[in-house]
Amino acid sequence: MRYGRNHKAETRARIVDIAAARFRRDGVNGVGIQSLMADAGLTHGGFYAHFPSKDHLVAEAVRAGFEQTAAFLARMVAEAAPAERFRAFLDAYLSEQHRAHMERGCVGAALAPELARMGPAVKGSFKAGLLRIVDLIADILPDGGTPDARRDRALTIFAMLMGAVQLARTVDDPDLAAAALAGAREQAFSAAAMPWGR
Amino acid sequence: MRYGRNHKAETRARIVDIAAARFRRDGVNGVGIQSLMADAGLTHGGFYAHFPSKDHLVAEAVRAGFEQTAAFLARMVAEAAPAERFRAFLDAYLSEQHRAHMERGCVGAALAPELARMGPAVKGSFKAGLLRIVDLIADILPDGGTPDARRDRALTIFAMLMGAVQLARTVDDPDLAAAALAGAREQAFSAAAMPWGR
DNA sequence: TGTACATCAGTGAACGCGCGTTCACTGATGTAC
DNA sequence: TGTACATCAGTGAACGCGCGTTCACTGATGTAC
Repeated sequence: MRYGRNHKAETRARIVDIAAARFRRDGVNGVGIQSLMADAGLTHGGFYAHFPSKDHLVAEAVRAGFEQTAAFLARMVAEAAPAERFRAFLDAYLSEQHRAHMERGCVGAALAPELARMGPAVKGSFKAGLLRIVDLIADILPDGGTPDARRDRALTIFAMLMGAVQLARTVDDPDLAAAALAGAREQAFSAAAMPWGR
Repeated sequence: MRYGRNHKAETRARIVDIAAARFRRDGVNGVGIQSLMADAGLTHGGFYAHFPSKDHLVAEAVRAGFEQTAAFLARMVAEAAPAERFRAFLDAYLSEQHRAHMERGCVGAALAPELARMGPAVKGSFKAGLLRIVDLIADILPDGGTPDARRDRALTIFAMLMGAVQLARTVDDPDLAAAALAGAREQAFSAAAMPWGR
């Protein structure tokens, strides 16, 4: 073979990584195969040796994007003292850094409505990534509650944070953006501290 | 003149209405001028007699979409007894109807991240529409708190509801979608009932 | 050890198509004389 | 009252461009003999 044993797998992984960033930054519809492959230092024709279609790449990129975010958040949480973990999570997710850098941020906050219009493979990828983040949140919620109740609360907290980051990004008003992030922070603490059960 | 006095204004309003629905359904990038004008029963060339660019239409459509949603929600709220107004609002926003019909639903839930990538005119339109919905929520929150505190809480509740609807639309799993809507409903009640102030 | 061949990641031209935008034109009407 | 003209919403061809996808080809390598 012309290239090393892992060459093709490495190229593929590089395309997925670049796509995960570009899709979040410009939207799935805003990124063409040609421009994507050029970013990877390749020509567009080679794309179909790696993926059967753009949709397949989107599913992979969604998976990869959630993986990056989950790994980053898990690290932030692990570095904090147990009692500070939820706070560390909120600080990371609701940070000005996150608001300002769609391309490295949460896939949900950058792409959710656009992915809602796509096929089942992409949606399946989204669901898996979402549940990963939700599990991460459920693990750092105060003790108590059934696993289902913990997951449901984590899911709602995630919806709130994701929505707040989107609003902060869309308003073009630094004060209102800051209010959206700060408000979500406060309500997330309240929601986490609510007693369990009826 | 060939047409009635209000003919042009009516045609313009029709284009905006159709755009407001199509953009929410297919995404701003997913709708071309040609297809939009065809939906209005016109040819694409006439578009630029009404709008200087597609971006200008997007700003108008965002305004119109929020107007529709605000009017609908205001009606739902007005039809309920005062003590039931917040519940009526949540029932409408978190309904299966809303999840299933992006094209007639909240602009934020359908387009927020895509609008975050657009210019200041669109973002200004978004901010105005957002504040309209937020004011509507602030008005039906339990008494108490400063106007700013009420607005901030309404903003966060809106972020939570918007995020929940987006997640419910994106997961392709009816149970998880229902859990997202139900969880947001529960947490929204808790958030609304929280005591005011420090 | 040297030569012929198979492999295959990547190339780049080409497919049909739709994009946003421009512009010379149409044709039904109201107005001027 | 009848005719010529101005108005202008809408038409449709055309602009250059990028889209997703296909495919015959390149050329450096490993393998077979």
